[in-house]
Amino acid sequence: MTVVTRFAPSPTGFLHIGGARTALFNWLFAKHHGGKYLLRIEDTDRARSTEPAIAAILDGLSWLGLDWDGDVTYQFSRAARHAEVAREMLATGNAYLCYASPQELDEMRAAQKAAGKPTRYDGRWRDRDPKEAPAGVAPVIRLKAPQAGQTVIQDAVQGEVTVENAQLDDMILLRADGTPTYMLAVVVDDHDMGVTHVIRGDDHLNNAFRQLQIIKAMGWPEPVYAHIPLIHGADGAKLSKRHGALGVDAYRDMGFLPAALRNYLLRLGWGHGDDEIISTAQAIEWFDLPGVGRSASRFDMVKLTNLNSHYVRETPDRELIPLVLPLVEKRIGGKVDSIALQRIERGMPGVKQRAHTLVELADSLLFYARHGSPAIVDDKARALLTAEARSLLGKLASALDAQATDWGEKQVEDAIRHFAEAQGVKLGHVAQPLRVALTGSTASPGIFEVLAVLGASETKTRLQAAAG
RNA sequence: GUCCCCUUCGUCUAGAGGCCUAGGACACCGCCCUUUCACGGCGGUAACACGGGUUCGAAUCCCGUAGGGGACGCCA
Repeated sequence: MTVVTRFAPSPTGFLHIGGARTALFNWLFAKHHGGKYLLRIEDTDRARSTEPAIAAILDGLSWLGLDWDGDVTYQFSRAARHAEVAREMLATGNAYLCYASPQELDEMRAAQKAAGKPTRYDGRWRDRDPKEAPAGVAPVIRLKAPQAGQTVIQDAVQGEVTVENAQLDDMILLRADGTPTYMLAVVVDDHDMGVTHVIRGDDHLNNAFRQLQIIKAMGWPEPVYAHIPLIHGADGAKLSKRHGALGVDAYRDMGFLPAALRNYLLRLGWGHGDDEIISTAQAIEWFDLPGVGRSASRFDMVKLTNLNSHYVRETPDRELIPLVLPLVEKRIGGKVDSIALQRIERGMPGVKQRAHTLVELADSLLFYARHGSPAIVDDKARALLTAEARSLLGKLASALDAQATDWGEKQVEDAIRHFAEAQGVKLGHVAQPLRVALTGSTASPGIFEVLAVLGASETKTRLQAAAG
């Protein structure tokens, strides 16, 4: 049997982190088994589904590298098929017409709540003759769910979960306006799309029982269910806007790499021994459902950041440069010229091992991208440029004149070490003000490397400006 | 309220009855490396929610308690 999984977001907002992980797990599982991973947009709620949301979801998935097989299925376009199934269930006696108005049901629920009872449809039209239907009321179609016994799910993550059928009410399959509800649409689509494994958030576990009843009524094969635990915010509650829950696009904007996010999300709720850094190829090889944990996990930006710095360091410069260049250009308000580009290319190895994100990378590349004296970033740096230090830098500028034709990192280092010695000061005494003069910061790549990358002329310009 | 689920360092996790004096990673704290910041190396603080069983032996199995989460829409 070929494995078929799907990711089925509703386009009512951006692709959030939980959705991204669900998509990742489905994608990995399908790849692991050499199966297919499909994408279905659940846009049956016409009022809340939006085009921008669809675009954001597709965009987010593409950015994450979670490409789907075949065309995207839009659930709304399958409404006729959903209605057909509902009518078939009506014909087979597995469903019935209900004429209760929404207001009536609201009152029913209010009364149940007031009485401290669970809020469930009471089956008032279950056995009633449709001839009693009030005039002018469009009915909904409800599932005639079994009232006795229990429904059992063998969940690939949660294990065997049982619920008494008495706990489940007769849910609506087809709305009064003839459109399908989510419960019906998912089941029909999953069946028609040949989905073998339904991997989704834990919040759907309760729905699974109801969906299973539809499947049984239709005599369709049951998919394997795998309800993965939710991702919580730092306070332990379901990730929501309250936590500043963000779309994956926000993580992209913050300078996170897709590979880092994938690795982080993979390790949230899934483990493979002590492995932490896991390539996508390795993940495909290792990923399986038994490795998925059962408890919710909290989203930890700090760990994501740590992972991201690892991936920033590991990404080859030729891939990294096209990613940061736009950010750098945005900051300098113009194009990076060829001289600056050359410095960025040469300076990248030293800079990237210090950056946590692409944003930080762009910021710390600025002193290479710009010409002339760097902006001094903080007071600590500024404080290093004392009158004494400035005069030292002036002398250094002259001392380096002799070096101008032989400006390798090693030669520059020798020259500066000799200079410090000749001046009777420690290397750090020269190096720190020098760093500030050249980079504008107290933290930078190795100072000799900076001089070498900047070149003799640019170095001298900056030194003289600092010396005053 | 009703139903379902969960519970190992602050966080993510390893752990399938003896390999556990509970391992790894992030974070934090030291030390080393060092011109700075990182990286790297070495070391440290830190957890089996609680109570009962079962067993020669329980983080692991069972029951209960507490805490947390999720679901209860003509939303998905």
